[in-house]
Amino acid sequence: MPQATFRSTLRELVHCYQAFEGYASAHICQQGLTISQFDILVTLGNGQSMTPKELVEKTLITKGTLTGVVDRLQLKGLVSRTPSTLDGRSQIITLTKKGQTLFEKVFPGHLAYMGQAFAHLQTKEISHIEEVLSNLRHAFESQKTKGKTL
Amino acid sequence: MPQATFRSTLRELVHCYQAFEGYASAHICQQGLTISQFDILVTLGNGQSMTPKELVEKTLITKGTLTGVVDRLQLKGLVSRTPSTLDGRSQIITLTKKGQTLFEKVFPGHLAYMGQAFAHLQTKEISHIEEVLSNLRHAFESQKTKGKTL
DNA sequence: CTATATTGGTTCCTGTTAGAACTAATTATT
DNA sequence: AATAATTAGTTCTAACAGGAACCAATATAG
Repeated sequence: MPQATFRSTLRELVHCYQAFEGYASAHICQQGLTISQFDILVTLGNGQSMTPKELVEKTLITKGTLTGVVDRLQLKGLVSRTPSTLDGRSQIITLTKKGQTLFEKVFPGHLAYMGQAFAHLQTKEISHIEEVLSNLRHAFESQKTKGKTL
Repeated sequence: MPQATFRSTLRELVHCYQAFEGYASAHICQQGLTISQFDILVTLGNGQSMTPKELVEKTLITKGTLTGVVDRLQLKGLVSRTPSTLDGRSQIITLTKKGQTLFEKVFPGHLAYMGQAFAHLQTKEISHIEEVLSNLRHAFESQKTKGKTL
């Protein structure tokens, strides 16, 4: 294993992610939302109703956590829960008018804000970054399935 | 702003990071440690004593959180706290013999485990990934300092 | 040298995370 | 149809995360 390099690469991945999180959350928290809450708001944006199950699939939030996040959004009056008529276990989560308004107010600005960080990059470069990240991700994922060895 | 691409790139960054976390923690948690605890263990590895302040600087753990993490490591008998003779406010955290032994047992294996994920990559490719990540990080960091505008 | 400001750690609060156990509803099996 | 196996959401626990308030000790300023 001649690549002593990968340790600093991992460090860089962590730092890069943290920089992203810091950058994004600085903007999001100004609106009185947490990242998770914002994640839900955006996922439900434009009148998309969905069940908690679907929200779990589309966001990075796990089952058990979602309940609490939705609770707090409901407390703020941004989403509503409606029991599903098709499935008695299930429910449908929708942005309230207030939630929809907030989404419309906040989302375009957030996109523009995030875009600023990429302003000096060419489309081609951005795609290249994505490709590199994708490869690295697959390196972890493919290894994980194999590796019970160590 | 013609780069509609950056949104999927950001998603990929998040996914890549999550894949890394999942991969790493699968291994770490087997040893009965959390990521944060492991982070401290490794930072203190090889008999490096340091104050909480230094630990905060060298790890990704914040002040308020560190107290609890060290508490739990202390409960497990892996680290010890000694009041500093130089500064009455300060203390020195060191691996106990047990902690040192655990470090020696776990760390090389962890390195090898992480290295597996990079096994099929050339040193050159790994460096390239690092460079790309570094650039992306700087994109966020340099923007953050400027941007009070939006 | 005393009043003030800063610093190192802890504590507290709110929110998130992962995972396990649990409940109620729904499918699948026989 | 009656029993068994899944599934959807909630609840619980242990651990973190970030940030504010806090206390004691040290350093700074007048």
